[in-house]
Amino acid sequence: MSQSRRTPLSIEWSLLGFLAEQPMHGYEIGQRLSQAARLGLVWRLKQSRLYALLTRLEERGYIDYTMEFQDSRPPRKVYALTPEGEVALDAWLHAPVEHGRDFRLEFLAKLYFAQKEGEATLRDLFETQRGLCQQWLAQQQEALDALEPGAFEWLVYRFRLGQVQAIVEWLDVSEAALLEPGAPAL
Amino acid sequence: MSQSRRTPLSIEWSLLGFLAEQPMHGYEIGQRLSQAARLGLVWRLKQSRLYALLTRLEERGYIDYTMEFQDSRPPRKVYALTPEGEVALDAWLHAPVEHGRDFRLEFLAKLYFAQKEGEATLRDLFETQRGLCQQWLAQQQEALDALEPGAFEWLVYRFRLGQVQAIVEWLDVSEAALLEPGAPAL
DNA sequence: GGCCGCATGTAATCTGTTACATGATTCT
DNA sequence: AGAATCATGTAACAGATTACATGCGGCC
Repeated sequence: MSQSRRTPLSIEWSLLGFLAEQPMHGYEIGQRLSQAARLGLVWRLKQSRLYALLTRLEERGYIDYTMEFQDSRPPRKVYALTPEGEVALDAWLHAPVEHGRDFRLEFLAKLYFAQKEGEATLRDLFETQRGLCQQWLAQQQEALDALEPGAFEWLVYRFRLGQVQAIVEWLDVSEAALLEPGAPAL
Repeated sequence: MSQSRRTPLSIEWSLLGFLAEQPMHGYEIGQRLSQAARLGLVWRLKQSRLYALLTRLEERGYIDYTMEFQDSRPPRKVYALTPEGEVALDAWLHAPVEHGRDFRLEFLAKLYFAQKEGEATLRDLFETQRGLCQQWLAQQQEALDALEPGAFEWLVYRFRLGQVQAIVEWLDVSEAALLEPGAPAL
């Protein structure tokens, strides 16, 4: 009932992504993150924070849980996506990352889960993201052209431009690698 | 007296850098940041936060102030670096940025102030930073070589590699632009 | 006996963001 | 009269980090 309206952080989306694969309890999510390198390479998450995020997601109505009692072990809260959670996750998976500073964490997460959704989602994600990056490039370039070389602002924009160019090249190579026939499953 | 031991954030170093040029009161720093684009392009800082940062720097012993009374205006706190503050700022100016994720904000700040210190400081900064970046490159490359193309981890490392490569290229061009004879003052 | 694994958290602290407060003067 | 400028902040809240709490069972 204590709804907060802010949109979830990328790490919260990843938790939703995990639960979309199958319902799980918190401890198990923690295990998977730290053991199977994969996503754990992109974030590491302390136990206490993990539980805090799960409660927040539940308060926001994206997930709910059923208690699973065991003998001689503490009971588990097995979380699963609600319909709202599914809708939200799907929307997130099809939306590009809006800010360069979030790209690394967020796009890699989207990629990870989009790939499980199938080739169409993956293509779609690359497509829209590339479009947005082209826009960034054009903006930076325009800002650059208005400045004289060597000025401080010129250095700043050139830096951003370089980073975005590297992102675009990475997108191209990555898409090719993932969509070529016989690409390995992530 | 309520000393906190954490090392200052890059934005706090910039405040120290400002005060190294000349003693100033908080409002004036705010004016300079928002008016003269320059550094304001890299950070924008709300008034309330600015004042909070100044009090924190004072608590940590990097700056102190003297009151300046005016008639028909509120009194000003004119801040200046303490000897500790000067030493710390100088050390910061000569140290490379340690993590890629901080590079944009922090290196641009260092650059801005190193340039005022003179050509030697500037050269030194580029030199050590480039060395560290080369190390990053080698590490990413090594991690990459151990993985098979297309794996998720491979995508992650290739991303980082691309970003660092772009940084290195930017460093080269920037150094050339700033150190060539007749380079504009920042 | 002591530590590790299981499974859940709470509490304290720090940092950052947003909004609001004050009160005189000068500009429109 | 109302707004902007000058110059300082405080208060409330959201977020992340760190440390600590609990309690049982199995392993060495």
